[in-house]
Amino acid sequence: MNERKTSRKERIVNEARRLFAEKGYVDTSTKEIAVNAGVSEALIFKHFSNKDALLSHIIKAGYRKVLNSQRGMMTYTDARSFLLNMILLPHQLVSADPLFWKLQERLSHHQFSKQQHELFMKPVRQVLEKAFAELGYGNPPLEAELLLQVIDTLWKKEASGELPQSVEIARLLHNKYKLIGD
Amino acid sequence: MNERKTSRKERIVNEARRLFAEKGYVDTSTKEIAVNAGVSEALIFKHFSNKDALLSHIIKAGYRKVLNSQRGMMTYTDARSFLLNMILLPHQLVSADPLFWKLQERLSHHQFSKQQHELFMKPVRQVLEKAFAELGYGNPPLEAELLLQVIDTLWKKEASGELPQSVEIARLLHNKYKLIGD
Amino acid sequence: MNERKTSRKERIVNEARRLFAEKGYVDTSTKEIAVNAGVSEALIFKHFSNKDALLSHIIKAGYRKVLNSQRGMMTYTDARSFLLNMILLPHQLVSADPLFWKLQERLSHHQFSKQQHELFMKPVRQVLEKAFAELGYGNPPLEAELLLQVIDTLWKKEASGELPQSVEIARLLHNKYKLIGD
Amino acid sequence: MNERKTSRKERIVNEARRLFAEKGYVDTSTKEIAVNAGVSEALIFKHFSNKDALLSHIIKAGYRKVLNSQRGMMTYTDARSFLLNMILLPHQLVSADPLFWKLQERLSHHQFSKQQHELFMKPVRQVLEKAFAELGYGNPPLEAELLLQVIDTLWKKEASGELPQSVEIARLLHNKYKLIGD
DNA sequence: TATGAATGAGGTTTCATTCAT
DNA sequence: CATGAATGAAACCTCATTCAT
Repeated sequence: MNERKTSRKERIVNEARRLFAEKGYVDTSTKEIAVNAGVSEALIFKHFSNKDALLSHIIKAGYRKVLNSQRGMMTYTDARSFLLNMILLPHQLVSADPLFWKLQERLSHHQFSKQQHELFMKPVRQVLEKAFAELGYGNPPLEAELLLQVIDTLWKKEASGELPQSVEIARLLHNKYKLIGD
Repeated sequence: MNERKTSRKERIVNEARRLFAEKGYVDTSTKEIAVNAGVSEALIFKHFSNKDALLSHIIKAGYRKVLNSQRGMMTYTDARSFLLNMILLPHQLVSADPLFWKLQERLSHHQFSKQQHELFMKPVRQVLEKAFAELGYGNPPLEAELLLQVIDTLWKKEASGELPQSVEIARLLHNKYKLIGD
Repeated sequence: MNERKTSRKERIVNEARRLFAEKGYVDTSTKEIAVNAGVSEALIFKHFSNKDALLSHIIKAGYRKVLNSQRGMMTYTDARSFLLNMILLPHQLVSADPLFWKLQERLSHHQFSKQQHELFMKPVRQVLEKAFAELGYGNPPLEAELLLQVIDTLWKKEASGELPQSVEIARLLHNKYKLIGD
Repeated sequence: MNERKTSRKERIVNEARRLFAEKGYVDTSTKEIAVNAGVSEALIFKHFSNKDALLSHIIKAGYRKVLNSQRGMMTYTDARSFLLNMILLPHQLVSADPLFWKLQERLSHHQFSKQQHELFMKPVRQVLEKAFAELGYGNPPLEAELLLQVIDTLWKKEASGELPQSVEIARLLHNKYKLIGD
């Protein structure tokens, strides 16, 4: 069984992920990744044609994993519970893979990262609008936009460790949206 | 009168501001700044000991200007109008100096920038808590935190040009906080 | 019968020949050869100790083939017909194996290539001198040298595709040497 | 008087010229040039945007110098003396700047080098054709082509030091073309 | 025979910064 | 105040070659 051994490629990816997340993409040299992964610098370029390709791989892999694990959350059963899910989403995501979301937060200006995130988020907006409409809100698109902004802030702050009260905030939010009997 | 002539130092600062904001700090070389400012690269280092010192100067100057122009907004008259002011703050700030806030948005991981921003924002949190308390909200600190997060998102998105509906969002927000009509 | 199947080694040699000829030795990487030959890069080094050894093999094989097929041309019957043969030689050679001579042309500074070519050409010079002597030319060694230079140019230019008039040139040459009609 | 001091830029160019000519462009590293010129590697890139730009500069400068010094030779007075001049040209050129022509000889596959050489040689062909026509040769264009080939060989061989008899060859040639009373 | 995984050495280029003038 | 000339350090990347399987 080769379960225990992390392949060199995996080690490269893991260290790159960590370093990119902690120090940023530009401030992490390929040399540094290599040393931390305990491999030669050249090996990085055998596995990934570019430093950029390595980053892209990490991003893609991250969203793939997220999509697999979040299928339940993203499905619509009824308006209230969908809103609730969306409010809980940031905490869920970041808990499941803190490093990845820390990385995402740092990549706010990276073309490919933004694009992948939008792809991931696009379906949410539409369903949010529908949910707000069903619940009789006056301006569903604008309500959706606002909530999306809030969600966006929440995962970013939580990922960067600057929001310890994230759970309380979520509770406050679903009070505001009257998502529970109260 | 030296009103007409921008000094070389000013030109350096202006171009650096612009380039840092548009392409990012690391992706802007001192050479590039010099060329755009029409001065020699060496002159940058006569005026600022470091590339980093140049950035710090820009940040400091930016907040100094902001503080001067926003004194009115930040003062507390009554709870409702303070909340209103805070909701309008992002749009106000970004309108007054779009480039600076775009720069700030890019610098979310720069030590000094964060620190200056916190300094600028610290008083707001306290007054917000007081306001929410006066208005009888259940958990004033948490309400303050949430609103601060929203404000934070708003100026960032607006500064990066990704939130055309900022005014509508603000209106929606002050409806939610019943700042009008009630 | 193993006629139909080109062995992996042959494929390596063939692709190397082609690539070296078309892009030059230094500008062709072993990786490139391997990919084009559809084999692993490592296999190249199982068959040839060096990239340089691979080149040497190609050169040696090339001259071996040339020697076999040109035996007729190089034999001396009489002075006139030998001169004629030499004048026709460049076109003959290049027609028989264009790629190889293109490669040779590119290798004008490669030690081993030069040496092999000289080995191949050395006998010619002596016979040429003899022929010019027989024909009563004033300075046979110099005449031989001049004709060798011309021959050298002709195959190089023809191999690199820069001399479409090669046949006419040959005709002109044997007129000059009065190899016909006179 | 700053006549005695070769500027660092000149030293870079000179060493590059020498090394490119002696070992070839690809086989000369910028580090090597820097060390030989006694400057930092970075300085090369302050003066020339590329390694390739450095080469181009050398080529351009070389032809500029050649053109200036060869104006006399290239002018047409009468057919015979023009032919004579052309036959002497290789020796003339190489004597005046051996290193440059050695370099040119090595660059036979370099795009820009070839182009510059063609530019330099283009006028010659036309005049050669005219000269051969005047002298009553049967096929002037072909005669011109042949002589150009010979000229091409001569400077290449002479530049690479492989043709000690160049002067004798030239004499032989102008006998053949009956450029002298005999 | 054949390969995938791995690497050391080296290549070109960029950058912030210094210094003599 | 202002610059042109210069550099050390480091960045990303390529290449021929080795080795265990």
